[in-house]
Amino acid sequence: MFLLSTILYDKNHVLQNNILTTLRHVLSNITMAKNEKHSVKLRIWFYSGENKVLGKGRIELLERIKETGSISSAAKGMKMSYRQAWQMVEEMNEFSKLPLVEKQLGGKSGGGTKVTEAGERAIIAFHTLENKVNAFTVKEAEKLKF
Amino acid sequence: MFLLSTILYDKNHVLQNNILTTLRHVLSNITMAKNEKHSVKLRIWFYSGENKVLGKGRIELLERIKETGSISSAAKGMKMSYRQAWQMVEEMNEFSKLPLVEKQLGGKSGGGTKVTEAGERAIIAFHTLENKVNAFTVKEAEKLKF
DNA sequence: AGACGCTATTCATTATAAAGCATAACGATT
DNA sequence: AATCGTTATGCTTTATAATGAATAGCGTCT
Repeated sequence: MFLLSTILYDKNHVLQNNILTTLRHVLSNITMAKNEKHSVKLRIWFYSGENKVLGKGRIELLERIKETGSISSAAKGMKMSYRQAWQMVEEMNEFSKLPLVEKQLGGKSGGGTKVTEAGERAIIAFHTLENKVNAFTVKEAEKLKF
Repeated sequence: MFLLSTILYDKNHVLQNNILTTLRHVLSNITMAKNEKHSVKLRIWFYSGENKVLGKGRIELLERIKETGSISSAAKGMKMSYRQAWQMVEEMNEFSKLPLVEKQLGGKSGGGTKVTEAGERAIIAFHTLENKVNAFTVKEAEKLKF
């Protein structure tokens, strides 16, 4: 059946897709993906009204800003464009009650960005909540066999 | 102000973005977004190994399939393309231990799709877990003032 | 005053995701 | 065997997100 379809489509290079799709199906049966362990994943975000303030990615960005002292090098470390990193920082700062970073434009070595006290507390709070919720979720998920 | 921007923007489209951005900044100050209530949002997913099985969207799709009896009309109801809905169903079924839906190709009124027992249990399990985790998160988040 | 390198901003390009379209295959029912 | 509306599939187009490049502006420090 799979061979048949391969032959039939031999004209155009739709072929490759078919083979890949077919292969994936075959492999998924061989490796028995159905028997892999089921798990629950979750993500949390801090919001202000309808505006996202912090999520996993932004927290990592904050942490790297704290380490490196600049948005620019934090972005580089995350292999993210400076533009996006800057926008993230802009947004989290705009919607957080207290500023999470303080940016310096110009000055020694061109300026830089540092994480405020509020920013550090936010990092800790995020990790704390994430860990608690994760643990709770795992515990509850085990009760739910279906 | 809205009128002004409308007039200005008429030449090129870029203008609109600038004005909107500006407007958003102005409005965000006026409405004092910083003082909006902070909250935590979360999302959960069921996984099999590294493969997503179910999330909020797929659960809704399942529910609509249950109601309507077909992927096609479920998709329509969610304003989602049939193609995507079909792919979602394909994937959730492939990676779930037990099939969540049974599809019939051809037959009475062209065929259809119905949710299996396992599918129904998954729907309930998902909502149950989501509710519990949500409640827990809200409770824990209130302890964390930062 | 000049250098440094970071923030700030725009614009064009590329990558990724979703939608839309067209059509074949299907099989119970009539 | 003709009908029906659905599943199944590939291809094209559109929409959205992210990247990349290019450059202005800044302010401390030497």
